[in-house]
Amino acid sequence: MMSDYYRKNKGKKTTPLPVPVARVNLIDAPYSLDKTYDYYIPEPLTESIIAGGFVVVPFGGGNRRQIALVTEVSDHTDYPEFKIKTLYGPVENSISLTPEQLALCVYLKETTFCSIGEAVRTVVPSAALSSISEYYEVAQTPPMDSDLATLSVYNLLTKVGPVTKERIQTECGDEAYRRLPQMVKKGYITRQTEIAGSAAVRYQTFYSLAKDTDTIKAHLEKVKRRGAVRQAAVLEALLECVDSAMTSAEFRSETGASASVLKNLTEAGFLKEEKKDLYRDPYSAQVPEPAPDNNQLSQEQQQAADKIIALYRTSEPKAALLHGVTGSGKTRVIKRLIDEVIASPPDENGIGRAAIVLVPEISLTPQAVAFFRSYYKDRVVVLHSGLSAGERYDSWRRMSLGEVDVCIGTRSAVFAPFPRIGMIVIDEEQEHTYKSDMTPRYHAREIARYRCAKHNALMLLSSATPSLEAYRKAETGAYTLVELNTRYGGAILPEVIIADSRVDLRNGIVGPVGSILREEIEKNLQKGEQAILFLNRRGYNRFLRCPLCGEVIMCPHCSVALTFHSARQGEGHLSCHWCGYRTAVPDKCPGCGGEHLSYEGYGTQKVEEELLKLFPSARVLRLDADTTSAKFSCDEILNAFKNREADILLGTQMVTKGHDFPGVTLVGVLSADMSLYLNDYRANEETFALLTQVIGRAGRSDTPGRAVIQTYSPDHPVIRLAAKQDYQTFYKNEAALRKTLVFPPFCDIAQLTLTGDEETHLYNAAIALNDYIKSQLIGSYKDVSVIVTGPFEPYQYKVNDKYRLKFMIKCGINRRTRKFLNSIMSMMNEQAYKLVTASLDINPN
DNA sequence: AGCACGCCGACT
DNA sequence: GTCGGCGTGCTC
Repeated sequence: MMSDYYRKNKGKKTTPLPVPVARVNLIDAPYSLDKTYDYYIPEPLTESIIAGGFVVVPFGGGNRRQIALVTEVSDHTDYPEFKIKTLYGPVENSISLTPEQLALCVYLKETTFCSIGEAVRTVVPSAALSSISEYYEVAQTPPMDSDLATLSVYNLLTKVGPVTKERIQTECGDEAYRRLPQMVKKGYITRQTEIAGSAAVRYQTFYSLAKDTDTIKAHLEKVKRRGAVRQAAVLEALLECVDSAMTSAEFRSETGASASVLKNLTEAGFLKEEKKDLYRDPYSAQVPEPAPDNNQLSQEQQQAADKIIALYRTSEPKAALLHGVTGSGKTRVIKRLIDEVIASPPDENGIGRAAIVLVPEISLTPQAVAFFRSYYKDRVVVLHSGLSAGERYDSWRRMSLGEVDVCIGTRSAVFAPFPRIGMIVIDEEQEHTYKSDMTPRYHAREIARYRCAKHNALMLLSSATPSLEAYRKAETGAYTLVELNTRYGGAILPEVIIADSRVDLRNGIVGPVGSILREEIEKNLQKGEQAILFLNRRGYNRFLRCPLCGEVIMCPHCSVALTFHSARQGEGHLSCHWCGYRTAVPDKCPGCGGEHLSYEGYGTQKVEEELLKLFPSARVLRLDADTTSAKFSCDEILNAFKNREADILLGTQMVTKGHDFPGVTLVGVLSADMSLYLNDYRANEETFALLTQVIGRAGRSDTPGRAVIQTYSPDHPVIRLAAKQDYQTFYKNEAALRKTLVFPPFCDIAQLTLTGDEETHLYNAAIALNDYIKSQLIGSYKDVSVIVTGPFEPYQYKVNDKYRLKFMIKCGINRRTRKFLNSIMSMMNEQAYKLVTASLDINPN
């Protein structure tokens, strides 16, 4: 046996062979298999196999054909000759990664602990990648007396031709599926593999809703009751979908629904199929381009622009933080900088420098695109996950070829494949959406920093309320700080009224709209002026408060509120999302002994009802995930409000961004506490950012505005400081707090999650891992200083019949700690823990 | 992950 | 005897 031979000779030194070898990583390999493998390059191909290219290799005992990425071409290998196989050849008609993209993939793997395949899929659009498909074909007729399974497979194959094994499983049953290898062995059928070409997608079938929203929602309820999980997921996905149409591939990845689910729904008349042209421009007709003005800058804006331009002209990797109060015209400064970037002289190949502008969410791209297109016309492309595979690939190719020079997009656009980047702008830099919550769990800021270093480009972070991470970098001099302190056009900040909800409570006024806010809304309605009411989305989280002293029940070990969970069976309990602490619901307030603890937290719908009760004559528009299901209805609602078709706009996050409403003179925050007592060390930061933005919504025009903030903690410094828009003091306080409690930016948090199907295995693995970590920290990794908490059961302890346990590892991320974390990952990949998988998330949201 | 190999019980 | 189930180990 080969492996026996290898075991026997393992100790002996092997002579490296002077032969061309391709060092590759498999594209479809699980993390535990994502290592480099060496393959001989056959003689005639020595010229055509290059690093960054994709090849087909034989892999494993059965020499299965696998697609692999060549990471290096070498003239020797350290492996014994008998172990090495010869690669089959390059993937035909395939793209190659540029050296930068290849390096980016390796960087992603090292920093986010993903596989190379996962990295490749984020750096390159899926339409550009080839994949291996497997199918079965008839070979020879089995004898008539063969078993039923064999005959049914044979019949299927003769009837419909080549078929995938999944289809055999659904049509012929598990028994037949299990016995496929046997049938192949007997020679009745053959297994074929085919490399599905890349970029062959010209047309794609899109599915969209065939009935109106209400009918669909009614059906959704029915489907849910019936327990048809996949159908429900498909309908929900479509209701939430930005352009209300999705491809079957998107359904599969987002909901796990197979084609048959789609077929059923289509036949039942709830979905319709539609073939769409791939290369449409998703934004051509959507938002009218504003007339380009001359982008006249104020003196302050000009100075800011000059300072950043000077930085850009050094042609060295630089980073700047543009901190401008709400309404200070940061976009104009950015526009001025893009002018500078695209006017840079082209290189020897005639390729100029390009700019990438990132925005926090898809719904903000249409306006941004319209704004920049008004200046740069068709030299602007869009890139975000709401595009179809073809659209994405089209944008991507145009950028690769250097045909365009501005890219607007969400997080994933940070990978825009421009051959020469001049600047990467991250707008609203503090937004959590810049951190990916799927593997690879990267942060766009880190990728931007890496790419700017490679391109000698400028990274520009822009925000009214910078993240603590960014501002600290600015403070320590790593980023150049550029500030805009005056609101554009002389607009003044609104008068901020902090409404103490405890007073209402004592006077028996209950409900989401308190007495002060009621009065102010009344005034507005009388004057015919508009109002925006803001409700934090996370208000659905329920926590306990004592109405007597106003105290929220906190975790005894953390500075966060405990969240109420109603268990499916039995009593509810309180738990801390942060450390995993759990306790029964107390019957008295632990602070003052008050006996009537109240549950806090309500949704937009309830508030809408309340508003209609309080102000029967008011026209109310609601903007949240429920009302923005159909295509562009978010824009429709906002436009209707802008055209004064309603008096009150009630909504979630969405109302805080973009869009100017000249008619709005009142802004109300229904409960500032909801985000304040969020189970997260970033609660203060998020609350401050949120309030600052909301307040900035009022009083943009010449009419002075008012902002009412309802809170149970009227003296909370975060609320006070947000009311004054005093970022500096907020930063100083918060930074001091984080420093003493050891939280980012003063450390990094590596969140390690163990997932398994069985609780016993999971717990055993967690215990073993805990021991391993402890032993390493007094052994080989004695030098790394970390704070480890865990294992604990997270809120989502059981999801989809899988259990998970978490560890929190506070550390400073550097080469050494990454190595330590890596050793943890490889320890978990050992044979003994096969039933448990580990994943790491650095600085999770 | 997938697959081969090898050892065990149940059956023509 | 042989088929097929499942535990174990390996993939350049």
